[in-house]
Amino acid sequence: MYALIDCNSFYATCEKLFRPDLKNKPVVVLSNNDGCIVARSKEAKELGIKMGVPYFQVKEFCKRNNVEVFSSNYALYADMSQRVMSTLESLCPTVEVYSIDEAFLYLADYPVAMQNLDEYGRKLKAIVEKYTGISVGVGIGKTKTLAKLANHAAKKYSATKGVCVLTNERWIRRLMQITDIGEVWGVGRRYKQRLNKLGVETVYQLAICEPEKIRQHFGVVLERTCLELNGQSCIGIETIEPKQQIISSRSFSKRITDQHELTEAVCGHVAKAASKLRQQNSFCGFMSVFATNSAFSSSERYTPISGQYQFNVPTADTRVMIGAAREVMSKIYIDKVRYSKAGVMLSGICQHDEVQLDMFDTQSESEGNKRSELMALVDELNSRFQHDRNQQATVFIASEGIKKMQTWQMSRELLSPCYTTRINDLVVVK
DNA sequence: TCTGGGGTCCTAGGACCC
DNA sequence: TCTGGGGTCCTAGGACCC
Repeated sequence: MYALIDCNSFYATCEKLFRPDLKNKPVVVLSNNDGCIVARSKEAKELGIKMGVPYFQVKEFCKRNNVEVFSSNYALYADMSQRVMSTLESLCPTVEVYSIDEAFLYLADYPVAMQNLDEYGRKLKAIVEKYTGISVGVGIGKTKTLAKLANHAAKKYSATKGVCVLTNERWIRRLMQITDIGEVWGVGRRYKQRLNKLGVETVYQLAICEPEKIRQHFGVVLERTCLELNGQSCIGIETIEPKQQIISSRSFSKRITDQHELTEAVCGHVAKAASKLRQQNSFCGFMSVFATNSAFSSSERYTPISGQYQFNVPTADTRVMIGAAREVMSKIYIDKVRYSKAGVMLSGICQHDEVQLDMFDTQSESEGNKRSELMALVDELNSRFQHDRNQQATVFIASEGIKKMQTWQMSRELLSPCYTTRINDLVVVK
């Protein structure tokens, strides 16, 4: 038995938390560079604002309807998320944090929950809301896919009061019959289209399909979904594994047409990715550097550039990685392209004890230790003295450039204060 | 003018090995 | 001249998730 707890309109709810004046008002949150709408409060959804639309298309509409608009404030969301998750951890021994605003709980071997699932679900909801101010929906089912389905019902049907437990076979069947196939966890746009073509429109129609047939047509992933809908658990609680791939990339607030500027942007991403790499105590063997102009322009040809670098010995040293990135950039750079985005991807990731040494490497062990000590010190300094307003770290490599002089840096014109993570942004009650 | 960013898993096909 | 059968590893691409 699994529970799925999902925060309601998470980013928008976070923005409302410290702004009581926004109660019952429509609020939307934008993606990086104030590009698209990525979160909407209940009121904003009721106005008909769609998820994922470019902001410039609805800017006027928002103004006319007094919609409060925010840039995304990840420092705030990440901190609030942590509070929600630790509250859940105090209420259940097995918690899998699935995303910034969702968590699965495994209930089967937790008698406190199993005794009365509905009561437990309501307790989860009430306590999280009381401790954090974030409202959540709770779905409980025999498998993760059913818990997801229950969660969807808890949000959609007000009669559930935000908590839906799927144990009654007749209810499950009824809910499946009135729910569109596209709502199922694991069925995306493509699968929905293909399923519709075969006459499968509702969740129930997928649930009664022969799993073997689904496997032949769609593969094992959708077969598992089908089995899960029938109560056979195929997807368990996952433990936190080190990432096998680390990406850092971002669009620029304005186009870059200069090799030096583009290289600075890439070096900034290398530094960020390298620090994530060290956070999970890993080393990387491959690095891929990429940049591109806009894919949406009709007047320019879409020109993605990319290049790879293989390290002789897996590394986590920012200096080595930036050196490699600069080398790759100088090889792949194409002139006269109006670049709109760049980034870096690390792969071939291994743990400390798995590093394959280079037979011809002249670096001694003590040199290697010095390297990691230096990087640890950089990380320590940067975590103790948090980024400034321009996102500049305290200690950085010169190739990254001075952020406040970089006109292409992400724009966040509608940024709210970091209420919970910056001392100067604390709310003052007079 | 302005369109996010970061992940996972699975499969097919080619290169290569014995 | 004839050229099997079984396996691994890697990569690219396609699907999905939030």
